[in-house]
Amino acid sequence: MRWSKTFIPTMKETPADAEIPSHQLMLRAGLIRQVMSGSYTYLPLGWRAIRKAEAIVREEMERAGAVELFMPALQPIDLFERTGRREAFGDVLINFMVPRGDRQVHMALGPTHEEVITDLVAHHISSYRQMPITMFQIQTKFRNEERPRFGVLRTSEFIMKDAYSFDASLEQLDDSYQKMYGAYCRIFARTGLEYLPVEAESGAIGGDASHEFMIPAENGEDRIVRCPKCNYAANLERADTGRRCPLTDPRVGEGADNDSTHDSAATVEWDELEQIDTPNATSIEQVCKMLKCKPEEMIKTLIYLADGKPVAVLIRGDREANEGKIRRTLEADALELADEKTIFDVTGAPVGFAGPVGIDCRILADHDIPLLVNPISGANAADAHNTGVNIGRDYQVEATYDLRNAVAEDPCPNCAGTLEMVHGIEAGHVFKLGTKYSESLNAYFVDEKEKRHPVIMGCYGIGINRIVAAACETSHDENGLIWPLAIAPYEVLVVPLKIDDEEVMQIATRFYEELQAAGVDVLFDDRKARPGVKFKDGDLVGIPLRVVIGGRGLKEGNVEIKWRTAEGPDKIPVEEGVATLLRMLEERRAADAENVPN
RNA sequence: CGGGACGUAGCGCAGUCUGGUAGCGCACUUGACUGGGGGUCAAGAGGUCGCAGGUUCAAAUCCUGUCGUCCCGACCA
Repeated sequence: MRWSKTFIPTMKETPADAEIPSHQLMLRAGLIRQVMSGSYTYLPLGWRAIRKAEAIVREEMERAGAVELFMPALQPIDLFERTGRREAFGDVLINFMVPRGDRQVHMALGPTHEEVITDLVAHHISSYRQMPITMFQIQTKFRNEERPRFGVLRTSEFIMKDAYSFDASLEQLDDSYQKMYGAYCRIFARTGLEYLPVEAESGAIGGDASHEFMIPAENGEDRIVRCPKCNYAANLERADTGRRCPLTDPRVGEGADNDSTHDSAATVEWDELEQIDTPNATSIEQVCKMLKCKPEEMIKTLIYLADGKPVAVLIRGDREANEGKIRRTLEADALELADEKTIFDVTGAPVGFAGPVGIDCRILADHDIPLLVNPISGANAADAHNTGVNIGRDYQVEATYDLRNAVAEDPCPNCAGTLEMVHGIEAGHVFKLGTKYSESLNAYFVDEKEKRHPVIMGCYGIGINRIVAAACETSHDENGLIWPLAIAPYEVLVVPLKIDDEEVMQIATRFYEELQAAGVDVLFDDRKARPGVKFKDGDLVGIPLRVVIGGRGLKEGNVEIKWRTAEGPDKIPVEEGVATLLRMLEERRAADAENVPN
């Protein structure tokens, strides 16, 4: 492609609305333009990158045995009502009425396609002999994001690959899942991105049924913990910690309290339990300010309703409660924060003054709690807190549990290592769905004994936009983007420095044409512009390999070849130029392929 | 949905407090010079100051409302 014939609106300055590197650079390099909050136009360069990523995904899906189909964005609301997801999605589901003759048709823009495909399967798969089968689609999906942000990373309209597996047994499902998991590893490896498969919260299905594929990035919305020693990695919602109950563990304090602010409980004097006035201080922050203490010296007492029954959950003041862990510990189906009335009934105080001492409900304490010495908690009385609240004396618990989000420095649940926390961009998710959709949409099959069962499903998504955005987010320098070869919009940039010099132009055109003929994606900067402008733009858009043809080099019979990431160019005789470029590309591709698992 | 910030030329911004002819840099057009890391000079074009209403002799500027965008939080198969 000739630069002068395509549309690459680069920008010297950073638009004020863009905050994170990927957003700024995608705008500056002319990849995207915003249309409104949460929706973007992909310009020619950005779209090429999307299509490259898409092609890799498609190839790997097919390699894993999945077959492609295409489903409509417009879907009848009825399908979502049957699966209960109209309510579950709430406002996220974009839906509207459309007049058709004298009636109104209620439809939704597909936020994903489980309903449509399950309905399809319900009609056409009726025997175990028709399975296993995995089908996939690469399409635009719509979700009314409450708050679109980070440029193209969180938008209301996005391109997604979704695959759905249909199996007749759990063993088949495991196999389908593993094939997809393997395909995902190959996909992310091929895109040239660093990636991390992590255990993810799988909701009501439980077990090891869900993995997210994360691209580690400082600005990622998700938090992940991982252990550098073993391969343990998990989404923060899911991550276990290797902490033990200090009440039952003979090694009290050991390994469980990495935060050397406190000594082991056994060696420290307990203060008297005392009640002090804290008017209007209902939050940890306010109490700390008033009493000049730190959040880690406090007990946060959260009152939950677990299947309708109140429970007090004790968490160290500076930590975050993990509702999934609490729910599983209680073996409850539903867990929600209690309402004001329940809190008053249980504590005898308004919201904000709950504490363990004298509370009238079950108490569930996190492992951190017994390690606190003389902590502060609510006093179960309006405008008052207790100091010197010590477990075993002032209140009792039979055991402690892992109830909070993991945090850097927590012990690894798998080995003797220590967890570290990284941020990541969720680019893919593999998920064992089970029979939720097949049951509600009546997708049943008969087995060899003529018994009817719901089809067992799995679903497997990849955000195509996010692959591209994550590449931009994680691969750039002060001059601009640095594309991995595999998803770069163009592989080679041919730069004639002076387009009205006949010799320069003739050689450059020859490079362009010969590279194209060899199947290389090449961008030809034929613009009448000063060399500085071409160099700056070239670096900004980040094409991996650049060849410069200019009067200075030609005088010595050379062209200059440089990887985007290289310090300076290599001078190569004109006649060997094209062959050298082809060889360099080949070597790079081979090296990249080394990293792709089988 | 709660909190905060901002809407002035394609982009980045000044002007708003203290009302009085709408500005600067980059980009754009034309010409000359220049020609290996975003050039120089000259001449130009481009703006309902987000929108609506109000106050005033007079509103980008003050008041009210509204729309939009961004950030933090809540939410997120």
